Amino acid sequence: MDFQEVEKLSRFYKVLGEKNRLGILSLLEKEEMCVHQLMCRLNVSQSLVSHQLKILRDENIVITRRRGNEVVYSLADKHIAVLLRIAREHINEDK
Amino acid sequence: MDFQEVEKLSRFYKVLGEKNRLGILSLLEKEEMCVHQLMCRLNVSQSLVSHQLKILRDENIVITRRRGNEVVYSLADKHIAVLLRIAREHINEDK
DNA sequence: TGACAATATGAAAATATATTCATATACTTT
DNA sequence: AAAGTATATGAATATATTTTCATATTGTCA
Repeated sequence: MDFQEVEKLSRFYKVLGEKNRLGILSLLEKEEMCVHQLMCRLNVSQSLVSHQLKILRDENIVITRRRGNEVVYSLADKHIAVLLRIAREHINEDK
Repeated sequence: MDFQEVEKLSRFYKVLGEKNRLGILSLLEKEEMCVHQLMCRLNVSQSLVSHQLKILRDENIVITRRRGNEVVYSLADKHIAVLLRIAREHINEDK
């Protein structure tokens, strides 16, 4: 793994390493949701959700589509779900 | 994924989301190393490496053993290597 | 056991990130 | 096109993390 790859990969992990963002992903893992639903489920402000969603978008972890008045978010690809699952296995093992 | 699990998992990702720590892991992926080797390979101070190693130890991502005068670090389990590989696939896909 | 080498740690300083608040933008629907 | 709803964004503030510097600790080997 060269220097550039480490940079890029650590940026990716950093994005997952924040509880609100990961909370968003764990919700989107089950079904797509609009911003309003996310803020209700996570119990945080609209602004905060939007800011975090922007970070997830910028890293190509989520994608959006419009549904009437709302913007609906979903996971960008399969890898994300796989990563979440494997990392979960790890944390559930060491106890 | 419940609240507690999100907390725990995001803490885990946060640990991987820093380039020096991830650099350490990418080196240890190939072979175990002592602190001195790591600081040389990463070109950072001894203190910095030790601090980051502590964070990795606390999260059960690396383990240590003593070899004469040195402390040798290695990856704690298989999951870590798998996670690194899959995350790499992800970042290499979206371009 | 004493001196040395390697590593670890605490606290301060530097830097980065998350959160809030106010407001802008984008689209929809009438 | 105007009004309304949902979402996005910029800037300021609050908070957390990384890095350094000085020094402590731990184990080794003469």
